[in-house]
Amino acid sequence: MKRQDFSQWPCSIARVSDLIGDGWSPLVLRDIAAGLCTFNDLQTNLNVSRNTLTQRLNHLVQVGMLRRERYSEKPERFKYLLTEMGEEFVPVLLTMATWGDKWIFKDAPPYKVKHITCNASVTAEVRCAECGEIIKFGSLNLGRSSC
Amino acid sequence: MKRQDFSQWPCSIARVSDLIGDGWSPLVLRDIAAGLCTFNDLQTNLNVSRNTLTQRLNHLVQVGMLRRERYSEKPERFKYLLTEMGEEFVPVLLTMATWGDKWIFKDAPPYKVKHITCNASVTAEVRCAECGEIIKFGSLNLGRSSC
DNA sequence: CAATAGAGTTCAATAATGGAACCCATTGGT
DNA sequence: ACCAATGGGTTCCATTATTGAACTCTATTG
Repeated sequence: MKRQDFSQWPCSIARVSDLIGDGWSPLVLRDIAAGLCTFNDLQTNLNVSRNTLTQRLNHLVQVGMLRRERYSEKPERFKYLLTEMGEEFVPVLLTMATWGDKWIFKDAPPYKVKHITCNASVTAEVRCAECGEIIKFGSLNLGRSSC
Repeated sequence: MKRQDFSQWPCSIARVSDLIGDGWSPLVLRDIAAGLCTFNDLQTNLNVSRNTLTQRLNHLVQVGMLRRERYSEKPERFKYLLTEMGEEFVPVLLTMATWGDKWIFKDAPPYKVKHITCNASVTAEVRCAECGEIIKFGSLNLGRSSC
């Protein structure tokens, strides 16, 4: 009667769900990407129970998205940073944010991320690496279709 | 002591977390996108408890990502379909899948989605809508940085 | 020498999940 | 006519997970 384990499913979406398929993980990653990095900063910013935060951080470290680094020896102090795996997940978060801006906030999207390269607020587009087209649901073949 | 409610947070990632921030919702959406649409098909394919599936489906319908359509009158039968909001979330799922293919499956990525337009297996790229560049963590300004 | 800060633990009380069994209206088979 | 099967859920109970508050421990500061 344990919580279902997706970590062995032969599907990347299931495996990703296994890593960040809970309410807090995406927010923890967002905060760390934004530069919050200590346990207490994360805890107060997210207002998550310290208990749960501990578990999420440990899990994300364990799966390789974060690393825990000691930044002070004498009073032992740590910070959490994104690994390369974690950094590459940030664009995925941005596609979520862009989708949310459109479908949840509609006319009043909240704070924005800046693209340093072009100095614009980021709107993320999902394109096919092969042909460069914007990916739309209608142009995909996702497998069996029974209806 | 209720589970935290992200639905009013001023952040799209939090709001999205509120909609699909659990283990099952992304998989339900994936299956429906792939053409599975009845309660029983979803239940047996995902091996989720019917209980939980009912809640997920109701929630996704309620927030507008799915709609429940009657396809038979006499024996009342229903199917679940993506709304436009739901369809536009599919590319977000694909960015997750592409990331998962790279970082979780590494050398042996699982089944693939076809891009009808170019006939390739989809590899999703996240680009800035403004300048067209591929978005990389290093070229983003995500807000306060304290470390 | 007491107060604070960082980084967690521990504990008890609520929620959420998982499994299995049950319901109800039709159909299909014998 | 009777019985099982199908689709689409409910209900109930046993486990897990999450929450909030309080508590540790070490080290630094006033």
